[in-house]
Amino acid sequence: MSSPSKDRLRLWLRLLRLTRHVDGHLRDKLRVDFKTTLPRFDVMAALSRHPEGLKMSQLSGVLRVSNGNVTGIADRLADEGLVERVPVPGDRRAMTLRLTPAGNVEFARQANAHEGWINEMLSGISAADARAMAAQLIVVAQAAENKEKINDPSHA
Amino acid sequence: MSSPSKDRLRLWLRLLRLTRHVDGHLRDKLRVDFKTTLPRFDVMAALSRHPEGLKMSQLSGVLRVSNGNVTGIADRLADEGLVERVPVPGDRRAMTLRLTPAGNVEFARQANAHEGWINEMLSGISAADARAMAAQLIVVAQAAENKEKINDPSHA
DNA sequence: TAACAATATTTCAAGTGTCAAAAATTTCTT
DNA sequence: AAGAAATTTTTGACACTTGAAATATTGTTA
Repeated sequence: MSSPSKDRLRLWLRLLRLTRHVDGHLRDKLRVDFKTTLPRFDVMAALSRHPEGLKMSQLSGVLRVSNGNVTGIADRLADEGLVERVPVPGDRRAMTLRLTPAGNVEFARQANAHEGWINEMLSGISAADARAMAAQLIVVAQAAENKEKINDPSHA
Repeated sequence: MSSPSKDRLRLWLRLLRLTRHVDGHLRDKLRVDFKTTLPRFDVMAALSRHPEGLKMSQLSGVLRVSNGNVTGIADRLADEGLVERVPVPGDRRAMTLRLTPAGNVEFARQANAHEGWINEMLSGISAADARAMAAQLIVVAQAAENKEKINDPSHA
């Protein structure tokens, strides 16, 4: 009793189970070791990759979360002095969000620990397998994302 | 510049990207097509696999979410007549949650659509590859989960 | 230039999620 | 049997998340 559809469903459930497990562990570690959360870490990681800062809309685009979501997280990070809002010269609507020096220091600590946690949890995969699997996932993800554009009437 | 640790980190980021993509698409479809949410679907799916019902604590254990979380979701599903709380004979503290007949009918519709969505999004993977990848993920997940028990003092 | 559309962000309401503490009940111990 | 400890669930406070509505600004166009 098996079909391509069932096989893919089972793969999805496996995938979900693993990512939820790792995700949950990361949340725990971030909370206990750094008194922060995964969404906050994600925001800081995105800003860390863009030292010049990102506009709020760019940030929500990169993280693939809603606009309003980022507002609240940025508020709380700003309260703690880890990020700052900088006005955009030519456009008084927009704000650029970027890490403060303190934010940079703090994120470096967190990112280092983060890589260690992942390495430990995924130690069941060899480096070669990890590379192979990642390569395969790129193909899968592209297929999944293209699937949508085909059904997206905004391109008609 | 590559290391086993970086390879695994990259794999994790790929994994996360794909699951978030699929996850988001499922949420959209559930919302638009069925006016429901993924957590509600998850609860109903768990109950569907246990027709005799599950105690609240068992349910949160299966779903790996907190106790208090399930309370709220169960409340809303019960309001709509999709699940019902049944007292446990020997224990007046506990409640068994189970699908109502209406809930069963509704979940069957949703589960059918759900399998179709997954099949479509993961169509970039052949059935054979899906089976192979799922098998590999089982190993990875077990390694990840065992890793914790080793560090868990509750087994000392 | 006045009206209208588009863009950038915030605010709002509702649902989801966590943890910690409270409430109710059961079980263990003495 | 009384009291303490353990179990089961709910409640409360806070954070995250979304989609939609509200604000403010910029761009377009008649």
